[in-house]
Amino acid sequence: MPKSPATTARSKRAGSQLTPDAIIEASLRIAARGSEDAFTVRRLGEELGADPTAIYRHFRDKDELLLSVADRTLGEVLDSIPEGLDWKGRIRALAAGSLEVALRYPVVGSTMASRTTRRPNEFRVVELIIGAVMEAGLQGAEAAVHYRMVGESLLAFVGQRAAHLLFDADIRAADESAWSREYRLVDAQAFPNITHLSTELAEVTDEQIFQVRVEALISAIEKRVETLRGA
Amino acid sequence: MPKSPATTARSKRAGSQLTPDAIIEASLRIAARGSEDAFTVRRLGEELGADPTAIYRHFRDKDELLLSVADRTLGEVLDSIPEGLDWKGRIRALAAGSLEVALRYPVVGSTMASRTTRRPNEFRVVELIIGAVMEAGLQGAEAAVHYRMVGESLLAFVGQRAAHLLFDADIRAADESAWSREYRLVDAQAFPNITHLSTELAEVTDEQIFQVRVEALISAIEKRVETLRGA
DNA sequence: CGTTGTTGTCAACGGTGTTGCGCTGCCTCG
DNA sequence: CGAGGCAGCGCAACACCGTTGACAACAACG
Repeated sequence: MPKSPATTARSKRAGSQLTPDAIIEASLRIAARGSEDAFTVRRLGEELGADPTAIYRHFRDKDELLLSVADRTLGEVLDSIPEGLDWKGRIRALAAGSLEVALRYPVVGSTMASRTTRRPNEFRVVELIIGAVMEAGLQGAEAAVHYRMVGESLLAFVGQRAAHLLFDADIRAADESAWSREYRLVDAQAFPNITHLSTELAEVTDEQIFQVRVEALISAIEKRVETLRGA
Repeated sequence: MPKSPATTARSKRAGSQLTPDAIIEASLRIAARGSEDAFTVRRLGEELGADPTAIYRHFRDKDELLLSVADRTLGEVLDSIPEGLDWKGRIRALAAGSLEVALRYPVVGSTMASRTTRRPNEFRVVELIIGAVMEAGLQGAEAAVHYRMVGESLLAFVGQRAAHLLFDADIRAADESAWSREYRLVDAQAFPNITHLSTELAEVTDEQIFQVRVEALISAIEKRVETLRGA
């Protein structure tokens, strides 16, 4: 832990090879390799051309490193959202951007699905979502709980997709083929609905599902606003 | 792997100490201890009073064991759903039951959040959800994609809650106190919405959020039905 | 110029899931 | 009734994981 510079601005040492930023970028490079290359401390040392344990001079543990990496990617998402969108557009852009980086760096999206980073960019996301639900017409406790619904749902969506991408290729293939193979062979007596929809079930794509899930969030907010207005 | 009995019905050996069922039940006992006791193969052997590696005579690997355990708990959920409910009631009961077992056996709920078990009870759940969305008024491809939305959303919800329960107590405490502490101290200029809602944000409970998320699924389906009817 | 503190290296620890080998005791069949 | 075969279990070990403590090099400071 570097002592925080009191008055002198000497914080940058010339001889320091490793910096937090360099480590984060190396982490992203490994994370981008998805399931082909596990994200381990030893791999990270290899990628940096340094001893694996050197990382512990800059991050307390692997968890703190992952939180920092996650905050970096969250920043990328936020910067990709254009100005001037209405509340629905902002939520859709946030969802699409989050999914994009989560699929690019699966290990990050997966481990952060049920965490709170409490880092700068997370506050920006919170501010954005709360602004959206308030613009939609919710206030006070209603706005608060609906923000949490949107935030955690988005996190859960992209985390789920990212986690799926981390499985070995063969497990993933088995999961995907289930819809087109096993669900066609179920007992028609015991499972009439599955039998009836087997063709349509096999044709649903992940992208369709994601879009419907995002639209469900939006329409749930709209419906809540209408209900409160009517009452 | 026991050879499948061709004609003779000798499948049950008297001397076999360990059975798949006994292993599954021991797993559930460990899983119920939550974050106090990690769910490892060695712990499982301890719980069974047997050598840890004996488990591999009954399950190919830990993943297959977890899938079997998950299917068992899924059966409990399904059996707890009463007869005669309308489609909304069935979805609410499924959601509540799933959450209940996921919180009781966090490690199961957490690891299964992005998996497909392809085991008997999973088909029953699929049948149930498809029946619900069709009773709501959706058909064909619309019913298929909305089933997937409901199924994966529920899995994601309970998986998220379960995963949160698996963290060490101190990490969990830090996450929970964030709302009541750190979010009150943000810069009011940069984050006006957070500042404005800080009190309400701290008062939101997990149960409220879960309920709103489930109702969001239902109202999204209703809205979709209305839209299609109107067109 | 010596002292101090930061940063990287190295070896090692305790934990994980998993596998190969050998023993034991039951089941089946001649 | 005896002999084989084999399923089930214990044991030791492997490869990998995150993490820690001791040590060396080196820059910055008084």
